[in-house]
Amino acid sequence: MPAARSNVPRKLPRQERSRATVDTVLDAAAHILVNDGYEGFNTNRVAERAGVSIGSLYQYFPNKAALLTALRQRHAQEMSELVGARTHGAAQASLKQAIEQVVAGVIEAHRLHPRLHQVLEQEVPRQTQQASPTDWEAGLRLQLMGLLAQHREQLAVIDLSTTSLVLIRLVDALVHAALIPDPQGVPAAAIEGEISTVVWRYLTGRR
Amino acid sequence: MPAARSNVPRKLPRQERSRATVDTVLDAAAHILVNDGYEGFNTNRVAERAGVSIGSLYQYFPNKAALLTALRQRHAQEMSELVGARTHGAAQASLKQAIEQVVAGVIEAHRLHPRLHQVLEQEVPRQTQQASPTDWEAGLRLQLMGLLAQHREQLAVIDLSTTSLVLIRLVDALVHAALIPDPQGVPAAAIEGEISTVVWRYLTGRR
Amino acid sequence: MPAARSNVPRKLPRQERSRATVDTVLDAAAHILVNDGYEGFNTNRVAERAGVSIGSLYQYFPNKAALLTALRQRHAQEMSELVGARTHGAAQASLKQAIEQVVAGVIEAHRLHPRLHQVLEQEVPRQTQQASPTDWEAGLRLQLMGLLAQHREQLAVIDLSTTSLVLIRLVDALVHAALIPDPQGVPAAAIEGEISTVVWRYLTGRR
Amino acid sequence: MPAARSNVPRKLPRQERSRATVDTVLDAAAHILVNDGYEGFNTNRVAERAGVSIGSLYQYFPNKAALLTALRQRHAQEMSELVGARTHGAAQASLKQAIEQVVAGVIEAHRLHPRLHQVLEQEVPRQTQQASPTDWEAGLRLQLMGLLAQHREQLAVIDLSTTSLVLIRLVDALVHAALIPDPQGVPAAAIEGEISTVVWRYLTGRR
DNA sequence: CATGAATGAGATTTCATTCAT
DNA sequence: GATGAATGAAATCTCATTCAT
Repeated sequence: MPAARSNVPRKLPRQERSRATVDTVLDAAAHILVNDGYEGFNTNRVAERAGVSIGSLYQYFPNKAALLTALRQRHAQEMSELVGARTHGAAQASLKQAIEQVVAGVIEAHRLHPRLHQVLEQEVPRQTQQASPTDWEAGLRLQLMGLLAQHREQLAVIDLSTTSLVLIRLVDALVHAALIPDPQGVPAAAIEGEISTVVWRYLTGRR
Repeated sequence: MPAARSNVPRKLPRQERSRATVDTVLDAAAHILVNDGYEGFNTNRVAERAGVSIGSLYQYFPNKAALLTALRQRHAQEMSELVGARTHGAAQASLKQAIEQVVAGVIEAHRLHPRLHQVLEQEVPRQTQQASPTDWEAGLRLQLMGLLAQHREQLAVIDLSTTSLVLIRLVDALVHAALIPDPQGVPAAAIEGEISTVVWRYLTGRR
Repeated sequence: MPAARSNVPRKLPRQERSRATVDTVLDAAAHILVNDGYEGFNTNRVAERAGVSIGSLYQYFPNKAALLTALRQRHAQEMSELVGARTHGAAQASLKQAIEQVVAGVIEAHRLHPRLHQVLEQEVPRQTQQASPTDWEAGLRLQLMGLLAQHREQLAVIDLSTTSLVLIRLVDALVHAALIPDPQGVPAAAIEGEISTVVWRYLTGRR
Repeated sequence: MPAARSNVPRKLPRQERSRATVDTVLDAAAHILVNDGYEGFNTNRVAERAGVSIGSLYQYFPNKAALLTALRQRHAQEMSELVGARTHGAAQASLKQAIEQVVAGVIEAHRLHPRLHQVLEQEVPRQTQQASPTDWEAGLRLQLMGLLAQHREQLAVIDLSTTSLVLIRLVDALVHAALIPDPQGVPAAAIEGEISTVVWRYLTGRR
């Protein structure tokens, strides 16, 4: 009788009590991912850490994947909101300032829960092959295209769609590189400082 | 029951036969990762596909992680060799040509076993936190620093150590982006074409 | 929080409302058994489908078995009543006619809710070993003995008690055989048509 | 990675040892069904009773259903062989004798493992809706048609295909009725004695 | 009485690894 | 060395039932 395995949360919490349970469970899940990585993550431990019975966990998340999906969504939401807030003024700024604001925003967003972000991004297997549209970057990419269009005349690039994709992947990769200690000892700050430079030069072809 | 008579030499050179078994097992492991992803990967299946008993597999690889590590190493080796071969002449070339050669080499290396690369990179959990020194990029980074030093006077960057790290991460991220179909439809070729541009502009601050 | 004002009479006749709830729950239970079989049957789903809280369900049925027993009783009652109605005139008829009426009645009773009957009979585990006295056949068997006694002189059988049991089991088995598609393709109608013949010949020893 | 759920035994036992394991497990399964019914049946208990680890059980039976299917097959095989042996001479006998031999054979077959038979038949849910072709009756039905054809001229029935189905269901139902204690006290022997009579009269229309 | 959140024993199944042959 | 039968800890998930609100 199992309906097709789905990731939708099973039950919308109606009472106050149950909304609290959902959050508690998500917090526990995050805590375990952060401390033990995905290898230490299982539904029993999550429930135990949340101080909730395993049955309660399954009341709200029909399976393990749904729990992870919900956690990803909550995290993506947080990051998006922060980036959104930081880049609010970018529309009025010069291109250079806009770049610096956006890059700073993305860096700051990654500093919210760096380890959780890393685990979700690198260890937790994605259920579907391609990234889901709810990923935190989806919205950013649109914003970015708008921003680029505003400064069209300064740009040395041709297709804004390609450019925005390149920028997103590039900035994300470099921010992540800054999160991981480099075996050769390059400090995180050095990498972060370079990001705006890379972006500016790519976009304008100038120093 | 008398031991079955066989025509094959009773004692093949020991290391020869071992090497053959190891390769067979690694091939089977790769095949399963490529076709079923990490979720379909387990030691029993690998042994079965390799036509080897599970006991034999454990003769050569003390545990599952060792098997995956060996596979990663072999794959990194292959990629390194190809990049090395393609960038052999880069030392004599102009900076622009050198960039184009290296980028083309990296792209080509990723085309060797794209799906295996993707699975090893994104699905298979790493045992240690930081990237291991055997990763395919380690050698490339050294090469890169040498190459940059040769064209020092044309560069608009300051610290070559930082720069080489940034370049490695940046190129790798963009090559990977080209491997994954973009939801907004930007074609792989467009991304690949942009990589050299990004690198050139970042390094020189010129168009 | 003030109790919500409602227009419905605060106190419906207690038994009325109870009866309605009980029926709603039984309907839901039947619906689930019919559509998903016993494997899809659980108390939570029944309550949900009935639009009743799980707590309320347990007000009326102390456990799962009680729910199934009640459903069986209701179903048996329905079948019995229909058979009773159809065989009302059998007492005045000839033996041959009586047989035909009873057999037709039993067939018709099985056509009321064939799938529910099948599931209750074949999938739902019985709590006790022997058939319960509430089964629909209990009454029929008594009726039958009376009927046979009326035509005693035509009968080629010895013990009416044995005969009535044999007849009940026999007719039931053949009616059920007609409900299940035959792998060799014998149509249901052919089987049904044969039932009266079997009974008549058994009882009388004549064609 | 799960291949479509199937009931085929997972692995053909090659070594002596493993064939023994399979049998031990089936014996344990039968024992539990006989003593505790299907409600007491679970794979852990079966493995425990068999003195085998749960892992070993799953080496040979990919899931619970496969275990039950194998048990059913083994049981059907046993019954078929016994009926076959007992009805071997039926071909040479008169119709009356043949009927008595077959009926006696069927009764005897049910006496092999009556409780196991009952549980398999009534409690264990079937995975598919219709009876599987491996059921013990499939072969018997063919035999029966042959037998009937031999005595065609004595028969008062029309279509042998229908007749054989009716007979199988009828005999089976009555044999089962004899297995279950009757609440009204009709003894098993009385029922068994009546079976041949029912069959003879149905087939010939004579006493 | 009704609600529905919470419980948790228990069932199925997997798979890395061992070790007797 | 090679084999493959056996192991069993551990993970996911279900569902009958309880009880605080």
